[in-house]
Amino acid sequence: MRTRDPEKQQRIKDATVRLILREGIDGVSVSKIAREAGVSPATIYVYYDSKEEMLAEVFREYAHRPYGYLMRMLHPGMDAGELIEAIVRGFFSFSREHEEIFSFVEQCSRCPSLSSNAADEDCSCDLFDLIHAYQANGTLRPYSDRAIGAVLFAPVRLLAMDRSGPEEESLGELVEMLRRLLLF
Amino acid sequence: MRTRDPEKQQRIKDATVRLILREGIDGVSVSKIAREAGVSPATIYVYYDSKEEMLAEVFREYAHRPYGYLMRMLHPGMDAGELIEAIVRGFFSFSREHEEIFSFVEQCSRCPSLSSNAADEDCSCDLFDLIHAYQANGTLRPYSDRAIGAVLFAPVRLLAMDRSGPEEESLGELVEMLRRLLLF
Amino acid sequence: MRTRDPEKQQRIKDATVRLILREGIDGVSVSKIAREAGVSPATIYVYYDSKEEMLAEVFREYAHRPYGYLMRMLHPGMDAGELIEAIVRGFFSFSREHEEIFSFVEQCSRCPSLSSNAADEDCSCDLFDLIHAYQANGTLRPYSDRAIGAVLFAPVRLLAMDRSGPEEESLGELVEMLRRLLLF
Amino acid sequence: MRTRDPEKQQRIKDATVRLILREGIDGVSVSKIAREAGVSPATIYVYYDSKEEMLAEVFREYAHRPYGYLMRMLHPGMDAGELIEAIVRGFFSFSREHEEIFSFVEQCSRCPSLSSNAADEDCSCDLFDLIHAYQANGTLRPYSDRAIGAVLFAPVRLLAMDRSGPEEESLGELVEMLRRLLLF
DNA sequence: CATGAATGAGCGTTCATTCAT
DNA sequence: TATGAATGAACGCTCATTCAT
Repeated sequence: MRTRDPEKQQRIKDATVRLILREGIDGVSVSKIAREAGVSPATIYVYYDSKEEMLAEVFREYAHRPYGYLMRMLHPGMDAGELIEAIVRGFFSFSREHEEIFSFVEQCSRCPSLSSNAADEDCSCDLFDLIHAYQANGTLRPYSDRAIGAVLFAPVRLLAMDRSGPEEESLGELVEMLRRLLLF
Repeated sequence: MRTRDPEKQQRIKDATVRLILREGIDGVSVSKIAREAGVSPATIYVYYDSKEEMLAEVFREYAHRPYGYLMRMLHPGMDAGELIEAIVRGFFSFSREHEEIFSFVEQCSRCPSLSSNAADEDCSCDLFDLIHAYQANGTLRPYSDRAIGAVLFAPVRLLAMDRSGPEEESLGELVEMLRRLLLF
Repeated sequence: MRTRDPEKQQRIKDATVRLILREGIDGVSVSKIAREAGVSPATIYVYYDSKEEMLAEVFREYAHRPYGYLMRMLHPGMDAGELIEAIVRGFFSFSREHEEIFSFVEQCSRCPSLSSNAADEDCSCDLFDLIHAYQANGTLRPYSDRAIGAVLFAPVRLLAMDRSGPEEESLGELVEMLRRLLLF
Repeated sequence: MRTRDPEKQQRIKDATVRLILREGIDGVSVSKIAREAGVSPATIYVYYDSKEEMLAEVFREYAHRPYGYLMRMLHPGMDAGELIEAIVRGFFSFSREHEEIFSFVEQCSRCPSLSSNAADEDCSCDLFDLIHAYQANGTLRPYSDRAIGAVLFAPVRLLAMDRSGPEEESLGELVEMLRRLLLF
């Protein structure tokens, strides 16, 4: 008996994410994903019970990717201002370097059928541990996690989506704003 | 010759928006909309050329609703701090009072097939005229429209979507933050 | 009370015939015909009870057009050989000058739903009266009407449909053959 | 993995051809064909990419059937007169024995959407090789292929379609005519 | 495990026709 | 008479899923 082929499953995930960037969440179908992944539609059902479960699982896996990416850009020696800049710029560059994942997560997190969208926040706990440390040593203002998350991620996400206009300036401006807002 | 029934067209729009709240953009179909609106599927094609054109048209019409709603909550006598609070709280209460429209606009603006999402910003020009006035008289900091739009709307939008946790506190906190950020 | 507008009915017939040349009998629809004719779909039902009846009626009217065209090209002074040539060449040039009618009749006469295809022969009675006269005076061989009709019309119809290759030569050759076959 | 079932594909082809005899080219639909063939509409798309491609492919396959049938009725020892009789009577009896195929080919070859109607003639090349042989040994008049094809097939096709009247006599008469016309 | 075949249900759309004006 | 609105039914086709190999 052969065992599940992880490389094949990866191809399926990649195809899903790629396809949603190209055609939108309302344009994907199991057969299209299968074709894109180079497998048979039936194969997908070896790895997942249904299309919905599959999307949910892929979403669950990819939703926290931006945070993992972000964490790798941060290091303990940073001061609070550098932290903010790293988060904002890191999040933005993730959206450019991993366009398919960014678009996939954006679309799925608005989709009612993938209701477990709490995942979005779950995965950012490491990041918030870090933030709490800066708050504890008095270099970052003690706003709630929810509020900090909102101002730190939502605006840059909007900037990342709107591809018209000068990105660099806006990004710099946003960093300035968040510094003023969050630093003492 | 019968004449086109605006009330019927309105029922179609309402059904569309309601259905997208319930089933998501990937769960709507022309026949579902027709059933929800109490008309024949064919009738929809009396008013629109295709499903896609219809979604785009309804989107175009509803996308600026939040801003219209907002404008009605503002009045000239407000100081800059009141303005910010009114915008944040107004935007949030729109999302609660018009849940279907809010969800519809959120989902459509992420959907690649409805590409004319520039409309989103177009309609907020009146609001920015107002903001410019406050910037001119030196009570609002002179950040760019793009940056102000990002910090003013994106975070509250995120809060509106996440229905877990204490909304009132977060909202108040957000208002405080934006005051500190944007006022002199 | 206005009366039926013959000009409008004619536009409907023309549109039908034109459309069948362009899209084939399986590609016509009442609304397409209406659009082509510049009237409302409902108007067509003022003049005809159903699509099928309409096609049948238009077919009935156009089916004998080639023979009327032909009759106008013949005159009493012709000898039998000239008669044959006039018929063959006349039929062919009708197919070129009235391409839509020719195509319409060709397609309808093969269509089982327009069963009254006897009309095809009915209308050629004048022509056969003429042929009988030539047979009576011994310049045309006394074959049966059915056989003469078959060899006189079917081959040239085939030539008219096949638009590849040298038409003029084939036509001349066919005239020669039919002369040898039918003249004494 | 299940493998494609040729018997099932054959049932689809048969159903198509049978249905066109009954309802005409403008009366066939994918679901009717599927019902007639005893398969699901979706199954048809396992074997063909579209309805149009399917009709074209079935047409391509059946168009030369009459010629194959004919070829089997001819044998080298025949003299030219027997050849002509065999062709005429063979073609006619094909139209009676394979009514659906005959009707199908007749209707499809008039249909503009199935434009590759050159196939009709392509397949008769073996037959023309034979005819050339008789022309070479001086027992058949040296008319062009196109002209011979026209007088040999078109009239009998017309006779086959017109089911009123005495077929046997007309057929015999036609054989006599073509003998006189084509033999030396 | 992996597959292409097979399918009923549903898709977006157009049909022939009727209705109300 | 003439019309655009309205429609249930059907269109060609694709869907998510299961079956048989």
